[in-house]
Amino acid sequence: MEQRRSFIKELLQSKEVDRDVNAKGWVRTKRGNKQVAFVALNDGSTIHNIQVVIDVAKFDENLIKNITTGASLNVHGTLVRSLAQGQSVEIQANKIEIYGVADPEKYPLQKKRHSLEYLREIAHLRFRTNTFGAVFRIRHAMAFAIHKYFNDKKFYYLHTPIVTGSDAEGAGEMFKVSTLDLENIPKTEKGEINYTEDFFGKETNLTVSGQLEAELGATALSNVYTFGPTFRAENSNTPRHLAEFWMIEPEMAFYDIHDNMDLAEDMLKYLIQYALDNCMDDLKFLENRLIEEEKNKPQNEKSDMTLLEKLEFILKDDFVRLTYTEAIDVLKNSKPAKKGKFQFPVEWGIDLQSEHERYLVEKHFKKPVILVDYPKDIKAFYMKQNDDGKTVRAMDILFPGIGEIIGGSQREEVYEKLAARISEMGIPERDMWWYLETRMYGTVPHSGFGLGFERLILFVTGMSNIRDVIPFPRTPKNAEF
RNA sequence: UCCUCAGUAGCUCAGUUGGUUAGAGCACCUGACUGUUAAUCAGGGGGUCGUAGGUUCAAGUCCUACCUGGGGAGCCA
Repeated sequence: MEQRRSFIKELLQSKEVDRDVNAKGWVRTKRGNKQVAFVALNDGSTIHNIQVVIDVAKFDENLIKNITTGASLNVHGTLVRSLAQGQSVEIQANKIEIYGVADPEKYPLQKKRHSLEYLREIAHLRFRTNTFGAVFRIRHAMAFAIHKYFNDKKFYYLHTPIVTGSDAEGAGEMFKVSTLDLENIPKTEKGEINYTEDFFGKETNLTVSGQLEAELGATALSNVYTFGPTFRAENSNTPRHLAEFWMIEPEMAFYDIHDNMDLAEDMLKYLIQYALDNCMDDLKFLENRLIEEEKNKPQNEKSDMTLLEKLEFILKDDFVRLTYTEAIDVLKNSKPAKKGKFQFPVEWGIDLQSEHERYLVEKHFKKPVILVDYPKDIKAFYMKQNDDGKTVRAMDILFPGIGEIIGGSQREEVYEKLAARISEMGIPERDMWWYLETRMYGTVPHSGFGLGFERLILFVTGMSNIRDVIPFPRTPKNAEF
């Protein structure tokens, strides 16, 4: 009877040798001589390859010739203890079938290391590299852990709409959704676009946040979270921004800002612990990769911690919590401020710049920082207004190297205050009637936050460009694949 | 969008004050080698120097515009 296919991960861990096995996967390298060939085979189940040993005399010459880097194989053989160092077990091949060859003169991936920029241009094949295999296995583990975390905490996963009719979030430029003929757009008598003829009969956009809808769910289900794609049509060209990214947005009834911060910190620590418990092989590979990369860097650019040390470090202590006002004081009394080193001067009321956030997180506190109680003028309309009349119950969590990883707030639950803020900020009330009604009927104090999924993955993997932690990045002028 | 650096072989890069036939490592192909680990050793093929224009007797090298990519900034997650 035909042996059933095993994942390479299981074979490598197997203590049971001298048995028939079947492995399927893609060739990473082939080495050898006239008598014996060694093929490193990978099937994505683990970063490690299994070594397939081929007694050349037993196989067709053409078959051996066609086993090149990138080719896909079906290997039947005996799992045996390895005679050489480097691996504990290997497959002594009895039968090999080539599913698909990979012309070695054209195959874009080599056994040697490629730059991440080059691999980005061949995103359809970059999964086949060690680095991206590790990154996307970790990405999966983090997505799974998020659902597990919230499920264990009795949160409900709520699917908020991708297409939205309101443009009130103010979270950035939106992508328009329309079936109107762009060559012949229907106009009203006033000469404006006639959206009543459009698919939804009104102007619609891709979502920039599921928060407002999640709030609606929380006012009945208590604790909900969303986890879905989010779209921002900003012309952002940085290693931290995408036009299409994934966001986790929990929303909790009866949570104040402190409960909110507790949850956010607990969740981040849970996720990092989950990665350490479940992705050690991949993390170790990425750590070594970073160490290799840093060898070529000047001393002052080298990080003082390895990837694993960085992850452990986050778990060790409580995050630092302080108010925006306290943070401004820290910054004003800082060395760079006194020496005039900040490009943007520090003054109460400003939005903190990257350089300020970096100073707080990387120089002053040297650990994650949660800032609360921001000036209301630099924050969104829905945030809970403090009694001082100047600040709102907003919180941002800042991570070393990443910057803002979470942004959230307690929400304004008092109808009059919320309505006043909406009109103050010039948001059309007709778009917000449903949101306001939750404050009219059985309103409750509630809170929530948004976690940028890719920014979490950046931190956990130690990668430095957000385009390398999402399979198919969408950025200005780039929607290939 | 702004600032800045870069674009030379399949990949990573070198190429002097402008000067004759543009180089290296790796990859690939051929050969050698009875257990390799980024295998090793010998040989071979491979280039519209990002694109378009300009300066010059002469441009990979200088100038202009555009395209693409990296880093920084803004917007944010």
